[in-house]
Amino acid sequence: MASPLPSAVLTKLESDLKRRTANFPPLEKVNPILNTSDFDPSSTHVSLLQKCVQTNSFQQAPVIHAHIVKSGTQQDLFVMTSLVNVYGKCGAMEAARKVFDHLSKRNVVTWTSLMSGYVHNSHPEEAIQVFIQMLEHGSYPTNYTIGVVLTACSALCHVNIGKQVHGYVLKYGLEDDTSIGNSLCNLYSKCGGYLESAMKAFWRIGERNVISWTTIVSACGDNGDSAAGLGLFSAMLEEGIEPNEFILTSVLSLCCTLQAIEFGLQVHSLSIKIGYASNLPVTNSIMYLYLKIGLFSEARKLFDGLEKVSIVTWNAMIAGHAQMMDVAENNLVAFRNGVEALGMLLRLQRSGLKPDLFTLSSILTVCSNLVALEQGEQVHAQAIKTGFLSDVVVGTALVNMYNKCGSIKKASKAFVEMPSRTLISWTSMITAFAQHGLSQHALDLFNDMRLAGDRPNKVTFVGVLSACSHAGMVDEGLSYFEMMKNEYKIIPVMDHYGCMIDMYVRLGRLEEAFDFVKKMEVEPNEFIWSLLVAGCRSHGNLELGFYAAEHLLCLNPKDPETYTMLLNMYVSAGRWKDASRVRKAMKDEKVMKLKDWSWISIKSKVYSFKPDCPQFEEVDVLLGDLLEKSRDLGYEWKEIPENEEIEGRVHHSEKFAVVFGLLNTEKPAVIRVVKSMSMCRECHDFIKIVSALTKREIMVRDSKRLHRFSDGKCSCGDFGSLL
DNA sequence: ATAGGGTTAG
Repeated sequence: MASPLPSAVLTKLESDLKRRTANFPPLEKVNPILNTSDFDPSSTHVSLLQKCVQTNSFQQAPVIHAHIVKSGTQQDLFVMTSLVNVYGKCGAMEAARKVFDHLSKRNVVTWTSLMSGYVHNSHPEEAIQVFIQMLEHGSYPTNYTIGVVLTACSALCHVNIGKQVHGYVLKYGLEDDTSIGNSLCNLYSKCGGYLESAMKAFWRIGERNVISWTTIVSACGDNGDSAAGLGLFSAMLEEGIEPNEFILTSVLSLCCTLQAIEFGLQVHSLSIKIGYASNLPVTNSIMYLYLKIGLFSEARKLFDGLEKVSIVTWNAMIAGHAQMMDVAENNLVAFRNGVEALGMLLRLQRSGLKPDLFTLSSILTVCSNLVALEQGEQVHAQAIKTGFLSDVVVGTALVNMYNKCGSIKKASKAFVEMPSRTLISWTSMITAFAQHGLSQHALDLFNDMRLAGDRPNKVTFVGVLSACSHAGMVDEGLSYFEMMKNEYKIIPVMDHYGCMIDMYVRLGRLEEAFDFVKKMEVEPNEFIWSLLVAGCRSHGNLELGFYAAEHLLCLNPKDPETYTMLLNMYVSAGRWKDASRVRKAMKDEKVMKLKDWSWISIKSKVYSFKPDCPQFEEVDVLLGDLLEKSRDLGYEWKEIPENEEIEGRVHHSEKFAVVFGLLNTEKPAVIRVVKSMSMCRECHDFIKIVSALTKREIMVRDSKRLHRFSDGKCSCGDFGSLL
């Protein structure tokens, strides 16, 4: 996680802090725990001000301030400190600073209140400046002060500044203080990559409270060791510490990442036992967990049983449906979940709640998966209006949405306009360029990312390697593959191997592709074999092709697409014996029939084709016309009689959807179709020709990959896994 | 009068 401030500012802050904490007075002069028993609780002003914070009625603060001035108590230290605090809490930092600057007397609590105001208002660097000024002034911090400074350091994500304060803590032996320990633990967790330091700080705490445990448990989750977090939660229970809603939600979120069903169910029953059955945040988390592990009706039950819902409840439901789209077994199920999620957005808006940045980013994901450009553009407008566009996650979701909806220009514009970038936003844009065949753009951006000091992860390298494979850059591909392993210590996963094999296959270097498969350190999966099959078919190496296809079948003996593809391969090679063997196997294995289903989204409305269609007469006329013209250009459509029971040779639904798109949209809009199964070669050839005939860009996302057709060519380079 | 924790996202 990068700091929001320029590094020069941070370096200066670090050295100032170092200078001020270096020559500190001997321990006896420092009083870390301030005796506050001389506080005068009888002051009406202080208790009124306290009420302001408690009830969020911040408009009252200036009124009370005026009263303080009138009643002449404006030099009462307790009253004025309280005022600094209240102004800070309500976001009126100028007012807080003004009050502070006009005081003739200040104590450490006054200083701490001002600092805490700056932290609350996202100006951690100011908080640290005030801390330095306080030290220069000759005041000494208390454990509360150190806590605030450490929170400021966490917000800066600058571990070295935090370490200066940590040094101070060690010097005065304050590391066993609970609140300081909690803040230290939080610092190392938020700076990323310092889980061990966070653990050390945690175990040094004298008396760990439930906040200490929550901090370390979520630190585990934030730093990629969720399993350790579950272990620590159990340890806390053994120590007899009663969980509260905070740690329950933290642990449930770990269960989500780990897909720890058993543990999650236990946490659920524990929550009920200790009285959190109707606690909203806990219920939201449990509901989200149920959605993530696919226990749909359980989640629904919880949702329906809620008397009051919050925006988080809706967000969890929407996000749950959005991620169901990713794991759905086919595009049809995904589509239904997406429509459901869009319906939920409507219901949440009708209930009077306002979508927040979580809602917007989830909905953008839904739009990406539905390839619903117009809906996505509406969300874009909403993000501009509400100011949520400045959020990195919303920005990244927007880049992904435009990319998946076929607009690389708008995706790249959204990326350029982002105020800050993360590993994920870089990766999204690199992947987008790669998917659109703009390999050099992708590689240049990867270079920019490294220059910006952001560390690529394995997903980034999938983008980089696929850019190389699309452009046939074997040498570059190999060197990035080595860079990933040696320089970044990333162990290649199936997707990386897939890119490398795709690279050889596209160039027709089948032997090398097979060699690479043999050298892989993991067992090749269906994805790898289907790449080999596609390559062999394209380059006419039938023997290797059948070998790979039979392998594919072994791995997934129930997959109707594999059977259909293999059958088509044997039929077109005239190997009737093999064809009937496959047909028999399909019957014996009771292989399901392929469901051919396409849809297209035009102006926020979704039309479906299976393969009958709306506006049939007009579509039929145009389709007939296009078929005739494409026959002249060499397109061959072989119809096989129905009784052959082959699903591969009919007019598939995407033909109708594409023609419907041609009739109902204008150039230069991209025609975007989603399809429930893989495209077959015939339809693939046909749409290539249509893109040339009509000079339109056509996108089809099938069950395996994205095809972008323009000028008679497809982005998959005909190496998509086709039936 | 000042502190420390959580849910939903890419």
